[in-house]
Amino acid sequence: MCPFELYRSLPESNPSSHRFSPGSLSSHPLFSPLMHPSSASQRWGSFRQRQGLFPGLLVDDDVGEEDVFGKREFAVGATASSQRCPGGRGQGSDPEPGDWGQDFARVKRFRMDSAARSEDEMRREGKRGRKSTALVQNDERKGEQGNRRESREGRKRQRQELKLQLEETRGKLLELQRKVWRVYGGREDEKGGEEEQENGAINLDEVAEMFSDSDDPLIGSGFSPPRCSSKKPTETNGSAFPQTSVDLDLELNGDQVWLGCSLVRGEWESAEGGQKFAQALKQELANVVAQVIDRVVRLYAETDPSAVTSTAVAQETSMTLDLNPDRRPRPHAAEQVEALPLVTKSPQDKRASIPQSVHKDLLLPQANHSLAPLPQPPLPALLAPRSKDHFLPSYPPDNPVPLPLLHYTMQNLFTRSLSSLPLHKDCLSESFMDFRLSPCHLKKAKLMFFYTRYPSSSTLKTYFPDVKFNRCVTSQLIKWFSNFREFFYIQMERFARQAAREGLTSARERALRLGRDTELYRILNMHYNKSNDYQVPERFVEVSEVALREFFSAIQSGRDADPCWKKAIYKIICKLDSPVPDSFRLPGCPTDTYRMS
DNA sequence: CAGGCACCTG
DNA sequence: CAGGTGCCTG
Repeated sequence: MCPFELYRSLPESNPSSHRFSPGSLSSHPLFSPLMHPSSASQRWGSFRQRQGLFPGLLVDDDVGEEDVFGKREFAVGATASSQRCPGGRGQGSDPEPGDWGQDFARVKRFRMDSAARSEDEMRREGKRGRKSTALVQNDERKGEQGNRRESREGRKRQRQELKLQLEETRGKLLELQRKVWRVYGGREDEKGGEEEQENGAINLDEVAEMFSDSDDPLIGSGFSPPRCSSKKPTETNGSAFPQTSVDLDLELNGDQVWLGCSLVRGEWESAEGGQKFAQALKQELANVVAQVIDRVVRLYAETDPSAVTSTAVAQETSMTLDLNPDRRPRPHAAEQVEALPLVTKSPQDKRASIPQSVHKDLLLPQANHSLAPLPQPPLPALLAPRSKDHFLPSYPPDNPVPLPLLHYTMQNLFTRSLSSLPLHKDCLSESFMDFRLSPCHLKKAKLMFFYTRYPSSSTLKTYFPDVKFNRCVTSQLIKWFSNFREFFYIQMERFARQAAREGLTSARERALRLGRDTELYRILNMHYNKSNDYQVPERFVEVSEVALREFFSAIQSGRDADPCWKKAIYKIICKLDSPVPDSFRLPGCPTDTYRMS
């Protein structure tokens, strides 16, 4: 079972449903006038031209403002009236037909105010009294050419200001597009452009057309907005943000992005709008991703109705640890020289926000050795291809999406897919995981072997207070000591037979002594005290020598012919266990006071 | 060092 | 029957 399948199957998170499709363009009132293949480009071009934001394109300076901002305003507003937001968010379910017209009205107001300022100047010159703008225009039409020239010059100044504003706004827009580009990781869609269209993604050509109205006099004037690349994504140069073009095949839930961010139409054309744009984009991305994660988590919880096991919380803690960048990485190799103390996690570490049912039966891949070695790429690597393909984007470092949560979820999904294997649930618990990844406990167990060869389970529990014991952990620890004994007895038998081969009594006696300068001692020390940072207790040397001599005696007397000849020796050795120092009762690796001093 | 198995013991 | 142990194997 591929956990990622969920991202395809979830009805509400269906990536295609988040794409802009021609049929759903009306859901995206801000983008839609920019992207509608049949009308948006023309209307956008008309809009740009008529609203006066690009005054340099007004071929005829004498075009009446009433004509530009009055009569046509309604027409444009009526056009925009088809761009409704079905979700009923933000501006309401049925936005005013004149929403787009507000932008015209704003600009118109600005220009009217400017005209009024010109009027004030004229009034100061005593040329006329208090008059409305309409009267000013009316007077202009009456042929007062001097005033008209001033008015024209005033409008020129306004146009210059607007030009500057436009330049500034364009720069900010470009910056915003860069941000969008980065948010989407400079996505090079794995799918071809054709499939993009099939899925309802924005046709880049349409976007290009939108900005590149062939009959748009802006083109070539140096005032055209950033042009969208008409190239297919595969033709773009990797993730590099194009200098003046941008792919807008965003897979956003447009309703929420554009209607839930209190961004008024047309407002993005201002600097403040740009800031809002960026903020809204971040916020909505976070929300949408969080929703998808919640759905996936919920779906998993529903599909697995069994009760939450007691190990769930423990696993949760384990996962959280893995994902917390503030914590030291967990070594994978037991050969790590310096063991890391692994202390039982406090309840505060646990993330209560995650449904517990998700965490049961989870299995870290490395915990099951019967599995074929599964690659465990970094989680971003796991996410990246998916995010390119579907809904989840690649997250920049400053993305507000809580990455640990996401990683956590993905890790859960990933590991859960392995949990169908018949393993005891104890062995899936966090304590078992922690115990097996902890070289510290192994080291401690080996050092304990210097004192006790046959520790009881209760003894182990006493000396591993930082281990959450269950059946699996206990048997694991017991198994360790079984392996320690095995190695110990093998060496004893080996050196006993070697001594038995000695012809000379003196040499034999020498071989049966286990001084700290002997080969046998070196081997034992190397095995149980590899880092040699612990003083081998004298008692262990004595016990080892007893075992060596017992083996030698049995071999020498021929008792080794008995298949069970070792059992007698085991019986002797098991009685030679000595108390483990109290320092072993502390969590972590014991410190050697002898060597410390 | 771990897994699996058989065997023993309480 | 569960737990512990040893042996074999990888």
